[in-house]
Amino acid sequence: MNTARGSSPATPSPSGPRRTPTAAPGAGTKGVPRARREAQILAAAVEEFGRHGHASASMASIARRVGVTKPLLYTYFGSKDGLYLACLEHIAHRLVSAIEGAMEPDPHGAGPAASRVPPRVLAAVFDVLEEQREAWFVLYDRTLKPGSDLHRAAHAHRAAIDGLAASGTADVLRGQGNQDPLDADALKHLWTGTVGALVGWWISHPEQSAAEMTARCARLLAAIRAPH
Amino acid sequence: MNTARGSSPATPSPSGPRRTPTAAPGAGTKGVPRARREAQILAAAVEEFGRHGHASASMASIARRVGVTKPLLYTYFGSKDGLYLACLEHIAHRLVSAIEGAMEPDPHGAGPAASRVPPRVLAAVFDVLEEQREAWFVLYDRTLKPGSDLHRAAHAHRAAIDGLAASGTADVLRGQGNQDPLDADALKHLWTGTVGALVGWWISHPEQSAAEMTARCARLLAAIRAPH
DNA sequence: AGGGTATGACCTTCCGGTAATTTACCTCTG
DNA sequence: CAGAGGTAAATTACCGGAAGGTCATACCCT
Repeated sequence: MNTARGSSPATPSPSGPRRTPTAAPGAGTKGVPRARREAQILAAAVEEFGRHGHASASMASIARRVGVTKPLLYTYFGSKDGLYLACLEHIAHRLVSAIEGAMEPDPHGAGPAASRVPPRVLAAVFDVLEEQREAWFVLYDRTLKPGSDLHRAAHAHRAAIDGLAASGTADVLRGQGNQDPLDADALKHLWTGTVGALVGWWISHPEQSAAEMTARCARLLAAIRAPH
Repeated sequence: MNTARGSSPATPSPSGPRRTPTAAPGAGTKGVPRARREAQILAAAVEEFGRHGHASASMASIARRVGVTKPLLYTYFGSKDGLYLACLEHIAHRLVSAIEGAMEPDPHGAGPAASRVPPRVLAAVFDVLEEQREAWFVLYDRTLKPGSDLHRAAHAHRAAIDGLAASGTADVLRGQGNQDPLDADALKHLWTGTVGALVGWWISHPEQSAAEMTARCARLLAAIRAPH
């Protein structure tokens, strides 16, 4: 998988199969710097957690994917929950930044027209998720046990995104004279669920680029809103 | 827990030798009749599988919920996968019947106006799920390993519902002159994902009745479609 | 006695987590 | 410039517990 090495300027000579006598085969010889390994592990963990959910994901499987062994994950991230939290923060931060950028891109003058916001947000999300589409479902992991620390943490990180969604969806209802707070909450949930559904479709169509997804979703949103 | 014999918690006849005589065909055994037990187990399993996903759900937990022990589940359903498949068929059958009923209720004359179909379908789904809201996520379990028998089975059962969704969404796009089959597939997925998102919100608001959900969703769908 | 209902004890496998150890590199001395 | 020593990077081997699954057995009614 990862044959890449050569972190330091002095790359170990790849000349021959020089192996030490009496030693375990290839123990401690990788020498990948910690920062790079952590990034690799994080990427593998995001994919694994996103695909199977926290409970079903296995540390050994993540380690195998990276090409290392379990104890390394524990020395770097402490525990399974620690690794999960790291994934959570990583992906939440990237998504929040991207969505914030998509919702207020025009500091001079009024913000973008309300009806243009959803496609912009989708474009931003797809751009962030292009190389890690499963990441969305790390944040929106339905299998976390309610009441657990992990559930609270995921909920807290979702709240940032949900807040942005709420500020966008509230206008829609206000324009209708609807002030029911439960309607607003449900519509917010509906929006994030819609994004999740679209990401789910994207995962099952890997050949689609982020740009293609953005264009397709613009068509679909328009079609839904058109009278028929 | 139940160390000694101890009648099961739900045994309905603690008052003397009052046993149902010849009441049911083949009845008369000491414990709960098999059909009733199977129904209890199925209900508990649907909730457990729906809440945690197939992999994270535990047989022992389901058994504990019913008030029996693990071997009984295996006697009646063979294996964890067998129980899961039984849940799948149970819920899929009920949902398909209900949705079919909602989509062609008027055999004489044309079908219901296209714009009235989604609320009707939602009403039917909410009615089926009223007492088992988690059941939706047994069918739409994202954590099933792709390529496994379970994944294929769930996909096959979903296909029935997805087919109904497709027949409803295809009209929307045709009305726009859009004939892209991928757009149609994505819109179908978007619709089922929307239903899932609404069910997810419903689960987090247990006090809401199916009728209230139906009314709320009608408001929300109208709000989305209105110009703003 | 016989048959449907139900259980306790047990087996194997996998998973999260830890301890001890090995390898490779860098640097500081003499 | 050689070797001593420190340190970062990784490994093998192992443990306790939980989960899927099985077997022989007990209960209770007809």
